[in-house]
Amino acid sequence: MSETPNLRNALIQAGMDLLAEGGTAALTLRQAALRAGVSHAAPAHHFNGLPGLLTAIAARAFQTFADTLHTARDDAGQDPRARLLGTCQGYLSFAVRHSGLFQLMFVSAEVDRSDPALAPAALQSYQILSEACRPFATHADDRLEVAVWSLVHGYASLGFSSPTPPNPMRHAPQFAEILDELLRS
Amino acid sequence: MSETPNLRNALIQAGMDLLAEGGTAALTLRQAALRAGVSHAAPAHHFNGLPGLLTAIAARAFQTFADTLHTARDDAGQDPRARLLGTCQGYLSFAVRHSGLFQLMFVSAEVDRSDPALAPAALQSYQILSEACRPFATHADDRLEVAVWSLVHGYASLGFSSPTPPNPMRHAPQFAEILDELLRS
DNA sequence: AGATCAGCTTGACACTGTCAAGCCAGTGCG
DNA sequence: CGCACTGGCTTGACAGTGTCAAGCTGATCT
Repeated sequence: MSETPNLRNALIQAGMDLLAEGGTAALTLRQAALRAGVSHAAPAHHFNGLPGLLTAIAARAFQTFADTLHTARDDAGQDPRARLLGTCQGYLSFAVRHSGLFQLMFVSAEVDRSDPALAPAALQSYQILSEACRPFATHADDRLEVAVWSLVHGYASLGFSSPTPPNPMRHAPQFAEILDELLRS
Repeated sequence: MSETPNLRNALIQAGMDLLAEGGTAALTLRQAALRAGVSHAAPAHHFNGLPGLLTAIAARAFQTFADTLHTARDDAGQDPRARLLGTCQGYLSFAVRHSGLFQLMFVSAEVDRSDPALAPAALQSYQILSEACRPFATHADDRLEVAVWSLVHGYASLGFSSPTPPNPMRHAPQFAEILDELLRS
């Protein structure tokens, strides 16, 4: 939009802070504008309404998500199984530490999924996980990476929002054994 | 609250209709009251505000969810693997056909997870899935049922909200192969 | 120098959830 | 029988939200 969109970044940061502090309900256009020190209608000049701000925040969140996966994988060493497990634990760590962003990225209906800024970072995250799965693929199709992706995503989703008593996140290190259950092939 | 809480049921039904028609954003206390033919403040006498209505809807949704799993399992025949696959496909079917309820049940932060009406139906759903997993358990702990639960939940969640291009729901019957990948043990 | 225009402000509107007060029928008590 | 009472609902108000229209302002360009 402008050449030095300083306010745009400030609004995104304010929105992320609000989300981290008070959850989805606290993330509002007017509060973000207030934190950025501008009037309540200023965000309209940088985003397409509230969905636009949420989409921009989701896009940035996907970037830090990809970074989290990347470093978690590299910190796990060279063993393929350790790298895959490390990637998954980075996935889980992000979901726990940034649950508001996680929900925004994968669930919120107010995010414009067709925004062209969203796909690249999301695809990058997926590719990191996909590459970590490759050494274990036994079929030509991508069934294993979809399985791992579904497994870790479901485990993350149920971990901090499950209303049922047997919350898998209670005994968290169980995930390594669950992943083993899948990789035994 | 009252002896014949007719309005309470009417409000829950109106809320479910609104959710199915217009998504989470359309589910509002005033609209539900309007559909039920009462004034905008009437719901306050039957629910503890908007979170109360959402919680009541989630509780009812868990019941129909358990019914869906139950019939899907029984329709799948006697073979243990077919029964487990049938249960999972009931899980996926519910998530696709009632995505608004699915999100309310597992994600929404406005639902009061400590409500005593929520746990029974949720536990019932989990037990149906758990029993279908039992013939395949190879360890004393519950790692397999947590694995299956995470797998199907993640697959369902990513299937209709995934912003990444390789949407697993695009080639939907793949789930049977993914489940096989897990059960090979 | 004067016109242009992006970026922001101000003000208004409809809509939301929530609270306080009042109405009103049915119930139980004196 | 009469009367106070109470649960269920209405009415009205309030703060907060997103969004739009109009206007201001300062920098840039011709």
